[in-house]
Amino acid sequence: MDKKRGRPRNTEAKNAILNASYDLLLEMGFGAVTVEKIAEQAQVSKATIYKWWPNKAAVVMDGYLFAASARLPLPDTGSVKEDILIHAGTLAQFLTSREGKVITELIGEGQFDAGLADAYRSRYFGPRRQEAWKLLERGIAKGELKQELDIGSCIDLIYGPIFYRLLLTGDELSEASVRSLVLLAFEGIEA
Amino acid sequence: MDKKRGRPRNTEAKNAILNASYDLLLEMGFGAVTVEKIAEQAQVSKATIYKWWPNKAAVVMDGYLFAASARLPLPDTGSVKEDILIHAGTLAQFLTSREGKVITELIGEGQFDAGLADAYRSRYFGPRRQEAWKLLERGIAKGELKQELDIGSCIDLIYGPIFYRLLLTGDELSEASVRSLVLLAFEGIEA
Amino acid sequence: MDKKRGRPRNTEAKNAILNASYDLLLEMGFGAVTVEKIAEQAQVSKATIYKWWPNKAAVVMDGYLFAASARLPLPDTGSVKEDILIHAGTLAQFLTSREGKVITELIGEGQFDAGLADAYRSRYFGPRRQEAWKLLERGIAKGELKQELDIGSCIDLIYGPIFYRLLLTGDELSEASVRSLVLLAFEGIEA
Amino acid sequence: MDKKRGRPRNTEAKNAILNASYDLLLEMGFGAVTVEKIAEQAQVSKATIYKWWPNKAAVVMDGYLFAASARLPLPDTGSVKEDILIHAGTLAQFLTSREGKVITELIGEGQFDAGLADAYRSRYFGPRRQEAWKLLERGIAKGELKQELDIGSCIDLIYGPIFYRLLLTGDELSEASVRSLVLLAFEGIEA
DNA sequence: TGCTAACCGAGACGGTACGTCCTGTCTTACT
DNA sequence: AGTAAGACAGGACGTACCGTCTCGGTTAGCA
Repeated sequence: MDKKRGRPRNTEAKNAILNASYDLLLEMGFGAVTVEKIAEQAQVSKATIYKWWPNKAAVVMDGYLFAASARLPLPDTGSVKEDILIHAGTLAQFLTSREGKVITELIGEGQFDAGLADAYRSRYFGPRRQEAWKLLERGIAKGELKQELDIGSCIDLIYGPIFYRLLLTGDELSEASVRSLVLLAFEGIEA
Repeated sequence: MDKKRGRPRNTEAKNAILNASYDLLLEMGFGAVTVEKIAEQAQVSKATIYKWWPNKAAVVMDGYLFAASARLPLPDTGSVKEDILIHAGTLAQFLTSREGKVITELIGEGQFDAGLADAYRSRYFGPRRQEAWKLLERGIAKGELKQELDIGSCIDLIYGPIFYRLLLTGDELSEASVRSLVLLAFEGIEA
Repeated sequence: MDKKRGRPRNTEAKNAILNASYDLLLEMGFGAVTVEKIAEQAQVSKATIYKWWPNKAAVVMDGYLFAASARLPLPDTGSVKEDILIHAGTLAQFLTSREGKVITELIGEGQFDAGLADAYRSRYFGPRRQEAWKLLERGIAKGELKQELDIGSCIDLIYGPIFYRLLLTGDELSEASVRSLVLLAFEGIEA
Repeated sequence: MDKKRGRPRNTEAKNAILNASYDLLLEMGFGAVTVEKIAEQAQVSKATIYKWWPNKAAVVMDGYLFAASARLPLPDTGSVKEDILIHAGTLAQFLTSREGKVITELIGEGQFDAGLADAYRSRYFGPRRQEAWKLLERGIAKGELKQELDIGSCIDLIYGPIFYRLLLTGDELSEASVRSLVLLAFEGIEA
């Protein structure tokens, strides 16, 4: 039996750190967030932060994940195609919002920090992928989608273009353009 | 008539900077590249670097763009579908190579620096998009692709998933998986 | 008619440099004067400045010496003691003025630059010492001062305390205090 | 009660900085001393230096003041005149020594930096002036000096000429010449 | 009750890169 | 030949942030 000796971890402090981190992230963007500022705003010692997280990126990501529970609702209209259209639309809307904007920064930082990338994959995008997975399974089961479909590739085909625009081309992600992108994925481009 | 007055810019120095920058980028990755190191390796003053580029990211990007003229060959097999399959395959291969790896870092940095993003859009991805554009136009003209296609969306549908995997999911980009992704884009997912 | 192959503007440029140098010196103080700024204000190339002067300190000093011809009048009241009292008073007044303030900076810089020190010694303080020398000689001749006096030491005794206050203690240099300093030098402190 | 919170200042580091600073000052003179070099030699971070001192001049001055406690002995021969002659002599000897030489640089720099000037006034020259003050008081009390003397002016009269030569004229400060300067101050120059 | 471990705040510290500034030299083309 | 424009190397400056490290003081459970 390993008893916990000594003063237990202060959950208040942890929450304060996470909240402060998230607030600063929204306010100023990832680049301008500083461990020092987080500590100050959370009324916490810098050492406490480094005790529980390995580096700045980890805290900030954790703060984001902690706060941004903003899970997009999975619609169920009867038509899986319609469901996906709606879902992709709300996703795009979210991604271009203030809160969603920081995601691109986090992904950007993830290109330099494998641990960070792991974090958002397993804790953020993973779960959402699961949801989409089920949706598509439903579509196959109902016969709306092709039987032999590799669902993973499917998800990439639908969401890939959206993030491609977000991260690379910077093109607009309006309701209409996202809609046409998804429709294209449904129909294919071959004559 | 605007005369060139004063000592002309030293092109050797410029090239040396760009080359040093690129060498270091490949060697150590974006994060470890230092303006100081670039200056040293290029036998150049730091001030000269800052005279022509606003910050580290700009030089490094420029160095990359300068060196990585590594244009992927546009195949012409007769079948546009086959051409695209080949092109996407070689792209994926390039992106996962040592040289291509740094692209993800550059894109990552681009999430924080709009000027940087502009640079690789207009100088790197823009031109390649042009090539793909022509390829698809040919496909439409030949009747291989649907007549009413929005070519821009088409490109996003084909290349989006590849970069999505590269930047976000980290999934493999093997020959086979890229192939299946592209084929999916051709056929669509709808039953 | 001057038919030299290209060197007519010489003096104009030189004057412009000296004037610009002096203006900037008064405006911003020695530390903030820049060769670049001098060149700009004088509408002159930096290279031209370096052609005629070995370094910044030299130009600035030259500029000062060129402009500050503000020679203090040597009074002649009949009484040498009175003459010296007046002269020391006007000197102190000058040294604490805006224009005189830069002298302290020049002397300060002179502690680091022997050439500079030489310059103000030979071109600025030397001539004035000559004047004072003559004054004191007159005093000896007239019997107002001791016969066996070493005039050089005498000058040091009179002007030394003034510069001591100016450069070191920072004490006031009011009319009255300078007067009492000079009187002390005359009378001696011994009972 | 103001408790000392946080990690206490590392006195070793402070001393190391001050010592390194002083060593470098003697070795290379004020102009060639670099904050970077001080940091390196003291095995200390540059940031630590800038945390406690506003700029290079301040550290160097502090280093000098810290090390150069070289207090000149105040003689007591019975004759105040003799005491002063001795004291002025040893002062001049010190000022023209290697260690004393840097004082002139510090004073020079003080012409540009008021804070620096304050420092050496209050911490270096102030205390010595106190000593001289007492000596002269003793002289008045003993009847060796005039009763109505303004002691401050007296000190200026004795030490002013020495520093005048040091900082301005560059004349010799030999034993004999200093002696004659002081004697002159005692006797006065008036016939 | 007192001991003892883990916790925490404040904040000093080493390290490292940044971007700015200025000096003095050098290279053009113009006059 | 002299000059304006201006590029360049070199090198110090002071700032910022990171992650580590003391301190003194606090909060629990264990003896």
